[in-house]
Amino acid sequence: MAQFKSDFLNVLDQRGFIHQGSDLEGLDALAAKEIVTGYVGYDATATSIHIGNLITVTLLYWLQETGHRPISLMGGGTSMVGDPSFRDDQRQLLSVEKINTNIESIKRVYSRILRYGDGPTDAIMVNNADWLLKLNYVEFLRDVGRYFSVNRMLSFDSVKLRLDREQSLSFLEFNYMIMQGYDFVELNRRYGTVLQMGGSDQWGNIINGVELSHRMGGAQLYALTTPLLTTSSGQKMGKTANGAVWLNGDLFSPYDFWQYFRNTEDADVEKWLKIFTRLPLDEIARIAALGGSEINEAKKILATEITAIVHGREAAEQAAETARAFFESGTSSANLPTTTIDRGPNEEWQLGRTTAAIIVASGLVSSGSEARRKIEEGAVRINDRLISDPKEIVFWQDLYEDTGAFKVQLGKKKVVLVRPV
RNA sequence: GGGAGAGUGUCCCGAGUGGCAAAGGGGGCGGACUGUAAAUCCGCUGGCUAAGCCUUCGUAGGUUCGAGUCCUACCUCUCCCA
Repeated sequence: MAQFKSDFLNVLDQRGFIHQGSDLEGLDALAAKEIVTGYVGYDATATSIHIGNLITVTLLYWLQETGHRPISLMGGGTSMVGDPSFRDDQRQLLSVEKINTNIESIKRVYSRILRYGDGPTDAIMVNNADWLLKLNYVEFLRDVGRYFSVNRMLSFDSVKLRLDREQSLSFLEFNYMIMQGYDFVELNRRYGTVLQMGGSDQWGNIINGVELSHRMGGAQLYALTTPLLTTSSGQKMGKTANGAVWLNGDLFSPYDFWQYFRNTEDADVEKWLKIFTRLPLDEIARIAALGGSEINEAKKILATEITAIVHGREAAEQAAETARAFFESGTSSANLPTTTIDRGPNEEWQLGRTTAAIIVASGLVSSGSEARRKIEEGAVRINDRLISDPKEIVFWQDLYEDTGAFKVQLGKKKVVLVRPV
């Protein structure tokens, strides 16, 4: 692709952030001569954002880093409606209280990555509930609704899935794209925002804002989307057995987070290094070129760098060290994820608990049946001993002395310390 | 308001019209091979005090020795007509 004039687009281009953009040349020219204010909107549907969102937060990081002003928009208003894009079912309606708690919880991650403040390129955080909840229905329809064509809205890919499956698309949800379009216009009025960015699934929603501004006689706005994160084998990124890879440590521990990236497929290492880390491109090129098993070194760097960005350098180093101890030295560190097991008041629990009970307590399986199955499959080790009987009693006196806990392993990679209380 | 259809193992898709813990995929998990990779092969994928018992096919009733399957009502959705 041709070289851009602005640092901003050059960085994004070289690192593989650009999937689609409206009038990239115009945006480039603008970014080359003045400070551009750009934003990304985030749902408040959970208490944390996940890996899929991290790519756009990083986008905001680079926006700021190249001399512009990022806005992180909390969807306090739009989350009341629920984005139907590429979903085949209706979202559950969230209460106002829930949305607000979610926003409070989500905020923490951003301040680690972006620099907030009052300066010209300091990031600001806004909530679209501030204007969306005050709208007057008829007024809004007349001022904004008149510019939306239902015919055109129905033609968007984002709602096709729903329509093709003959699933209901409620009028409530149908309004989501109108609200998001209006957000863009409103942010332009309030903060001179001219750029909205997001994942490729947001293209339709973003373009709606660009066109709305145009039709309302407002400023020229720009859209930019990032590629959808998929692994080379075609799977959606960020999903594990337990759900999404959350950025908040209480939902997904730094150790597990580090492990998630340590297990990156070979083919994805360079792509992830460019997108998620801040390492210089020439260094990325060097470590990504490592062949064969040496690529594992690159994966460790990748895991540590991303974990440092999200959880802090110290937590990242600790996760790396914990993993090194477990995988390379075979020792168990007290920093491994830990759960507890009740010693219990019962007489029969005086001496210990069954292997099955301990595995369940580790959280590695969700039921006694699953624990039995895993034992039969030869997948379980307690204190480094292969377990074959789910009814066998493990005695309290067999605790590992250094950690004061049982070391429970499921498979080759998952390990949890279970501490009696 | 009238007519025609749909809702299956709480990850998804999807067979099943009286004997069903319910075919087959995908995904996920475990094992083998490796490098904590990919690909490939094999196994597992409702719960429990476990050769037994309990719960599950939109919801609630009913028929039957026995219901995902038949009947009734209701809910949700889709399409056509008004």
